[in-house]
Amino acid sequence: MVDTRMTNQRLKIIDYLKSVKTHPNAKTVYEAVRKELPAITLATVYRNLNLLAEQGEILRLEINNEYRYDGDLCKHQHCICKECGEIFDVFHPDISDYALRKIEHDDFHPECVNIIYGGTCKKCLKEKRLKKKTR
Amino acid sequence: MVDTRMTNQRLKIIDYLKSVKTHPNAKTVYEAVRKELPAITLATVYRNLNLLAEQGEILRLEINNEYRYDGDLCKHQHCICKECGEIFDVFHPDISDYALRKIEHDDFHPECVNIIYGGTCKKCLKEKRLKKKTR
DNA sequence: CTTGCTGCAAAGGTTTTGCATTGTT
DNA sequence: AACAATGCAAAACCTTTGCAGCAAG
Repeated sequence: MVDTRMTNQRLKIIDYLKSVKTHPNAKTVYEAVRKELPAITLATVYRNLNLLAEQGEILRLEINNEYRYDGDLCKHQHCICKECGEIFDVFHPDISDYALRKIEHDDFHPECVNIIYGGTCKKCLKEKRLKKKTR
Repeated sequence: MVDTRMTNQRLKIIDYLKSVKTHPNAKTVYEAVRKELPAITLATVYRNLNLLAEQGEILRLEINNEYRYDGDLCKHQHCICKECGEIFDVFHPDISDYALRKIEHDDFHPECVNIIYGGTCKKCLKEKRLKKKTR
């Protein structure tokens, strides 16, 4: 691996991502870290997020046409509500294991699986039912 | 469902997506359809792709920070090479079935699963091996 | 002291939107 | 005749990049 240095900016970005259970985009990470490091820029946040994702220290998801970052490296899956865009974690390591085991062939060498469910969350389901009644 | 009309533009976009086995982005769809409909605009292509994806006539993937479209509705998975960015199809309906069966609970109502593998393709694996030897 | 990292500013690329006009139904 | 859809142009966003100065090792 190439030589990297630990800067205050990088440290705070990691700390933040490991401390939250959400899946923030770069802007949100920026706003959060800026509270402690007012001089940090969005560009620096992006550069660090890319680097950390490449090194496997964090996960980078692609949701709603933007990158979302996840500090949780435990094998898990994501649910995305098609109504409100919210992201939820699901922990079923066996699903990822099953998926990985199934595609062992020589045309492609898989390293990881990203499993993303599309559907409707509890809150939006309730709202949908309400709308039906009032119609 | 809301009232929609079948236009020449929409028809050609659907035809194109159903005829290819690749996963083009909007620009590529635009370039292809433009050969038959020279006056069509990128905006129209985007509007139609969004509408078709919402109606479930096509799939919309998020890969390499852009939307990719897939006219194949058969249950399948995607492999993305981290080296060259190429996308490959894999057909293992049982993986999607397994994944969907596993998360039946009331907090989230899943409609579909997107399973995306990250790894290295055959071609890039060969190139990697060559690089190692010449080092 | 070397060179990786940052801040700043600008650019690049994808996707969306407002509006007058056209074309489906 | 309604109104969904289009073309055109502009805007909105997210993300990357060049460069000079700073700082980690």
